Amino acid sequence: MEEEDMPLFADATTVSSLVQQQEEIFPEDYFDFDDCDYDHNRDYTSSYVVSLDENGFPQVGDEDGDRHSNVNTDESSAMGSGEDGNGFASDFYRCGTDWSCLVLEEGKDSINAKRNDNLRDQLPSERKLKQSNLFQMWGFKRSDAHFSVSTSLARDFKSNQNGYHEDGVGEGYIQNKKMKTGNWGSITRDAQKIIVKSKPLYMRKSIHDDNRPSRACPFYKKITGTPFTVDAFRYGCIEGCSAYFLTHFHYDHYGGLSKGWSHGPIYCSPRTARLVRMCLSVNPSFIIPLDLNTEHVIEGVKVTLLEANHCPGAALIHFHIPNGQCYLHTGDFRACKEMQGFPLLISQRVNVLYLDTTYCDPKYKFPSKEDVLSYVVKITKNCLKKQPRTLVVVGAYSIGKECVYLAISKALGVKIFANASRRRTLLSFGWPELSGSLCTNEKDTLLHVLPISSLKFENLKSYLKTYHEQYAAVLAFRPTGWTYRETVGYKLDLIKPSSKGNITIYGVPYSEHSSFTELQEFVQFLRPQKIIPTVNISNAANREKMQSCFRAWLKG
DNA sequence: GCGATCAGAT
DNA sequence: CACATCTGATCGC
Repeated sequence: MEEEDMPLFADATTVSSLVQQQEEIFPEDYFDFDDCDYDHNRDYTSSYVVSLDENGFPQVGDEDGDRHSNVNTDESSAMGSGEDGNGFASDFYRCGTDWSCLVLEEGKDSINAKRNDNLRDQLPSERKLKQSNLFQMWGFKRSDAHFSVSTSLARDFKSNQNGYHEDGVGEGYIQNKKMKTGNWGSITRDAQKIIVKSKPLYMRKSIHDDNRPSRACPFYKKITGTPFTVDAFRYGCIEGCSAYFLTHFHYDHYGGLSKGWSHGPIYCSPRTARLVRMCLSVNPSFIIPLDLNTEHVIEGVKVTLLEANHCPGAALIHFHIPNGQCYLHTGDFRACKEMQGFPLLISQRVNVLYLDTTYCDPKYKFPSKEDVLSYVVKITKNCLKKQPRTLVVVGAYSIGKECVYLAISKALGVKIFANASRRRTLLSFGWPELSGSLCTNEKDTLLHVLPISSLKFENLKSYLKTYHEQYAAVLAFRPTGWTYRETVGYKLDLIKPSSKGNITIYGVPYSEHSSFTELQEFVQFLRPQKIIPTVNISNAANREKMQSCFRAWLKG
């Protein structure tokens, strides 16, 4: 009924003017590997830094990468507002001042240069770097009311005055009751509760920081030179954004999507599209599935989704914009050898790489998925030999880690039990091997999938109790890169499970993000001109560390 | 009562 | 730290 009234696309005037601006402006940001003239001792910030905070640039507390709900505000508060040059915004300015690599130049990139001869000829030979409009370009809003009053901005500003949106549309978290409780696997919970009183509303930070917009879309979620954003649903209507891309169906990426979504079309893989419709009840007319490995032209930009080797439906997004530039957004991914065979990544150089840097630290050199899977199978078999009456539990979030329980299922020839809600999700993948291995009755198999958060001794003890006639012990796996310990390294046999009575829990370094080594290989294969990290960026020291990694990888 | 939207916890 | 949520509180409708 309301479907017809809903605007599918953002205001066309805004979009075209923004695109035009972006064609004229080349922003500064991260280190340009082709122009190694960055001087660490020079103060690049002096001309801008004074106004940064006053202008509502994202502070550490606001601009949180993809997954930092707990934020470190020390940086800004202890060091004073921005004059130290340590805030996100000043770092943004400081880390390399030249985006000129985005202008096509003679001999700079032979592959792209050849392809783009025609386009390049149309470009003016000299481009002025305009900085005055950067605020607008990246979507940073001023906190005073001086900026122009388009409807959406006015609304954002109004609602941000007190940190809450007054129209209540479009910015919701996905936390309705149905999704929340036992959706993907339930476990009997003890009645014990620790009651923590929340601060009264009037004491909350967002209210006191009333002169600062609390949620502007951070620059690294915007694809420069396009009206596109990636995984940016928690910011309401983003000015100048007419296409919202979703890399995969994990909460920290789709957060903000709900059935009231009306800010623009959502582009994603067919699997992700199905989940967005099924689980979030987003109006289907906003959801546009794009087949993988297929070129789609969206607002003049060639867009191709590639397998990301993360969770089912996860995609890398490749953008080829009309001036010949190529950008790759990895979303969350685990880099692997097969990616070096993707024709799109071979045929053209990627100019800007938006990179999942979750484990971009030399300490994360964890084993391959395959090694972890054989290890899990080995442990399971040993355990069952010693105690045949063992219930095997694999922890998982919403989606992802399917291969862990599938490997056990295959090796032992047993079915997989997951509760109805998780089953529905898993069946939606259209993955025959997985679908065929599921069972509906929990008594029919010794292999169960539970929410990873429920893998605690107390929980598992009571879970085992409900099956006491069948089982005498529990063997549980929590498969996450986060369990990785340097002392273990590649030697999985050094893993020490934690045990309590007849409950044994193994933390296994099964990661769906790239290890440090895999990141390095991927970056060295791509040789991008610029890298914009998208994870672990709320801390200046971290950012600096990562950039120096990139520099080292791309030397020579 | 329910959805939206925070803060805080794991 | 935070892999990706999960939980509880409050407010508006």
